[in-house]
Amino acid sequence: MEEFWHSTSHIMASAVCRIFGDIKLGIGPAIAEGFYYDFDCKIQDEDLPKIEDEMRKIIDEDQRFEKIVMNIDEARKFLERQTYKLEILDEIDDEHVSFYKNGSFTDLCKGPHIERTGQVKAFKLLKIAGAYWRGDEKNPMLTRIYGISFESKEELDDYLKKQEEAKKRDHRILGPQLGLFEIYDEVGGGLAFWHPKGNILRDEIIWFLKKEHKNRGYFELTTPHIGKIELWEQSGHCDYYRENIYFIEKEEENYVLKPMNCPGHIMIYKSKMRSYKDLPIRYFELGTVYRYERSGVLHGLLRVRGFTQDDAHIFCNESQLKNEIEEVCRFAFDMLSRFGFNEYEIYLSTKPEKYVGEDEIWDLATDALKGVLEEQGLNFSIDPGAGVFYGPKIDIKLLDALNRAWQGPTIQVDFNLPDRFDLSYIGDDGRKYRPVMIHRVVLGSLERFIGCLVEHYAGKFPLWLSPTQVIILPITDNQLNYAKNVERIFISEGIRTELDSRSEKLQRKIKDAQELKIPYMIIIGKKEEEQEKISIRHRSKGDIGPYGIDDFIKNLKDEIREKLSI
RNA sequence: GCCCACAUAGCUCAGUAGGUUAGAGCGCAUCCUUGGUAAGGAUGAGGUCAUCGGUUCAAGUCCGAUUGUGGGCUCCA
Repeated sequence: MEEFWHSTSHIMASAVCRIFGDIKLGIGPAIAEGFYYDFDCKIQDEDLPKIEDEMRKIIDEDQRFEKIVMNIDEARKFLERQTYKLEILDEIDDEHVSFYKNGSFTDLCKGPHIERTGQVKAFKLLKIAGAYWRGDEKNPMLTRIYGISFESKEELDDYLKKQEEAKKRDHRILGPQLGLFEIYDEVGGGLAFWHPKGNILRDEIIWFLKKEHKNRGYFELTTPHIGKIELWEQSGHCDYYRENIYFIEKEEENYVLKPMNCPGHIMIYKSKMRSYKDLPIRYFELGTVYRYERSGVLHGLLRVRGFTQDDAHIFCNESQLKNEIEEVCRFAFDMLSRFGFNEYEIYLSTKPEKYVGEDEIWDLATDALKGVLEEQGLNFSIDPGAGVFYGPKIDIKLLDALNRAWQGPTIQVDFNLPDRFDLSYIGDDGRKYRPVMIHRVVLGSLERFIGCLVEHYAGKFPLWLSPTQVIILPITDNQLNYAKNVERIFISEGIRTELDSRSEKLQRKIKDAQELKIPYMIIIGKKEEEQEKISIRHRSKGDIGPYGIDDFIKNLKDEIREKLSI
């Protein structure tokens, strides 16, 4: 598809040039889904239909894509007024470069292309956006037009329909609809309020996390949300992370709202002498942190300003490092699969421009992480320069409904904070040694994770996570007493149960329960009451017939215990 | 923060080309209905049209600023 999409971007660029004249061009590549082209020209939404019309003409003209080869000097002359193209040309280390020509439009391009413009049978320009030249905010902003194209109209319709479907899974719509959470402008962007049902979901996840951490030898901590600025100066955050920190001043004392949990855990580590026999020490905290994020980047629960991390810090010695990383990796992948996530992207992030510590130490840590990924046979990409200022890391990114990647689990090696805080343990020879730290989260932030989870399940959570697990739907008011009895039994068995006692028809109650994506509906009519049974309807399987109350409760408990996704 | 777009009832949206008391559906309240697997009916409450300023005899509608939201870009320990 790449060739096809890239060719469509040339068609779009030629249409834009026909309409707006001799404008400067940026780049116009194919992307994962579709293509874009950047123009140094003010183009607005209302221009898109005009451009589409012009593209249609070019397609109807069925122009041939011709390859033209020029030597560098000819190319430079040809691109005289295309300053952005000249920049690209300067980086090409070859005597000849290729151009592609369709109609009167000729563009520096290594190709390849499809044969003729007429092959593009269906296309749509999707959105218009600003994009800095070369992705650098110091450069001018160009106008980027995104589009998609196919060889048939059916494929295009299919694509557009899928996008529409995906939007219905958007956690920002489903979240408030299902009573999970809300973000109030009046309070501030990026600050989530958990409503009762969302809090149940959150609580289930927290309970599960705590149990899993205890099983793996972690000690749980709780640390304050604010602390003196000096702590953050010592950690280096004030230097390397300043623009994201919220500062608080009171009676001439300077405090910060904690943007990270690590210094807190370090305080506890430092509180007494540690022996090599104590290591590794694993401290875990559901730590709520606040970070200022630029207004344009906030996105529902997926990018917020206040969030709770399932954060842990492991203090160990260098010989334990590899094993600890392995354990953490296993832990993270295990947790993801327990929540039904099987598709994610893995990155190894290396040394950034701003960093602390020695180069050899960075190499050592990077190699340790890489070694674990390779030994576990995981597919990963290197993300150069994306490490934290204190160390390299493994990032695992989860995908949302529109396939955008969001960082979830991350494992970071840190040889630097132990230095800054002068951490030590006593070795078997009685001498002092410096421990190594691993920072890691296995779900990431609860907010982001739940945002992804909502989209992943499209709101249809497995039973164990469903805020309401069963809803009782009496067919007439005459069954209300029996329904209330059934409700009492379910609640006393620890099943999250609701009763729809409205004087509505059954169909209506089913529709509403279905929209709330409640896993099981218990239907009670005259028949059920007489036989002391209940009839069950599952949100996806439909009517699954009558059950004895005890039998059904046993089934529910099994399904909850197994954490099944049905 | 930058580019583009958007902002009307709790929610989803109509509002013609500026012209009296701004509409609908859902939801909510009250009443009627007691119906067997995805919407039963009636009545009613609810809006200083995001905010501020301007143009005009007249602004939800036109212009500007601000705030917020959306999609991108940049950023993201």
